[in-house]
Amino acid sequence: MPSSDHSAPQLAALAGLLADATRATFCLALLDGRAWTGGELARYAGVAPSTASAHLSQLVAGGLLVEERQGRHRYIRIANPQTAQLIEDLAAFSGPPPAPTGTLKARSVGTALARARTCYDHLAGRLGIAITDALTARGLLVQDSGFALTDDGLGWFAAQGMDLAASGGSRRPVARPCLDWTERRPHLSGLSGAALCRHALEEGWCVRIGSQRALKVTDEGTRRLHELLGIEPEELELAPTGNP
Amino acid sequence: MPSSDHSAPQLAALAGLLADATRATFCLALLDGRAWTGGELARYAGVAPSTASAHLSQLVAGGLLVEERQGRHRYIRIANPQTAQLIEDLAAFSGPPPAPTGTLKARSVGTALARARTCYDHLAGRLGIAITDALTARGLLVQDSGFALTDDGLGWFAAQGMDLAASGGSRRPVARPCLDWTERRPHLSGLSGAALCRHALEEGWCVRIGSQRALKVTDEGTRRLHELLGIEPEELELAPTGNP
DNA sequence: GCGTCGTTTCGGCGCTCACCGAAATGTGCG
DNA sequence: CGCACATTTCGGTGAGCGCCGAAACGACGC
Repeated sequence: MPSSDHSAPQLAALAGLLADATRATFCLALLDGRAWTGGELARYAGVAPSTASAHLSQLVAGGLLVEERQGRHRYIRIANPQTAQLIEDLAAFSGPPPAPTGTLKARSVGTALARARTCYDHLAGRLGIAITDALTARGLLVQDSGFALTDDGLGWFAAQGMDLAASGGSRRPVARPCLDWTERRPHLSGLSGAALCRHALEEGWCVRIGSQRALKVTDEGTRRLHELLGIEPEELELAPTGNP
Repeated sequence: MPSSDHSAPQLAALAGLLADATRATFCLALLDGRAWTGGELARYAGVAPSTASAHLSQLVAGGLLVEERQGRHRYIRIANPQTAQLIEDLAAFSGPPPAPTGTLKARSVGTALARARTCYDHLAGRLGIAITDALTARGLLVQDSGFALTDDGLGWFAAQGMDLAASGGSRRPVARPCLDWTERRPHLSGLSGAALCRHALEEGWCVRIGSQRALKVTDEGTRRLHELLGIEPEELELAPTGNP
């Protein structure tokens, strides 16, 4: 074995993680930024739970994904935005060549997703972060090792007409942090997050656009968010990134 | 098998091409932009020629590499700059994390390579293109389906003291186009290209820097290139790209 | 405590695939 | 033509790996 390149085995190992249709399916599904459970991914890919478990262990060990155990669930996410970018690059490279209108459309869909979207059953994107910040600033939500609603917070939800107890028993925590994909900061998940998302859609604060998970904040929504939580319209814009 | 993602198999197939240490070694070696022969790659990776042949067929079929048959040789190159970029991205991702000085150094090495370098045994990069253009403009070289020196061209080489016949018999064409990696345009290869490169180094027009294939055009070289071929110093700069 | 459910471990099956050596093909040169 | 050399084809071998089902594990909720 002559000089060669000592980094080839590492490259091969990384590529090997994505070189299986099932693992690739997992990674593509996880590109939505959500945290999936092992079982969900298994069903989605159409393989046995045991098979999925082994694959996920590989992907986690390889650093592409990270896991978060919670009770009997194993929540799986893509490790970080760089990894997501890499997977997207590879997927784009292997997919249809240029896709004339597709690229343009995908870009605008991307920014729409970054503004506001659903994540599972709660709100994410700039909107999700803004709400989480506002709740925290008003003393309705405390961010410790986890998230927790204060008494004032419980009162606020009740005042809006959201009954957190009616949302399916006690099988789920009331407030939970969920790492936001585009913002890289945790937003409100859990029962209260789901209730708030449902409420927002029912009250017309935002509407779904397209068949995607993307949302659009309505004028009414902008006004109500300002009234109820002091959220300024500017907070719903995508300022930080320098993209046109 | 539920909805899933129909593009997963394609992604897996692409990743699978790089998921083997030998194929990864090939691709990393080819990142230098040169065209290697199958045998060279086989020796470099330390595998049997037959094994290498099969791997190369896969990579070509997969679109990562392209081949150019020439006599009994099979010249292999990376298909296009986008592919090279992808491989580099993956390699960087799998390699050591940030590499404090490494990244910086690699960047400057990269620009040096883009300015002037050897490609096999001839000149490439901005320098190679400038020379090829100048020879063509002066009627010394014609670019048809291939490259060919004119009578004037043969005379010019002789006048510079380069004996093209003395460079190893007739086993190689006098002038041949070679696709330049950084410029994406063909530059002069073949016997005359090799002779010119040797001449340039002997006369001190350029010197090797580092252990790489990178070259630096000396002040003397800049002057002589202007005298002999009318090449302006600006032509040796990297203008087109907008990188800082 | 006991059933339910998500997950993991274990054993085993079958297929793919990287590898080699030997022989075949094809090209260039004397 | 015949030798030399680069490459390819063709078996054949061995290892690795994806898959499943059954059983074990552990958390949850009644």
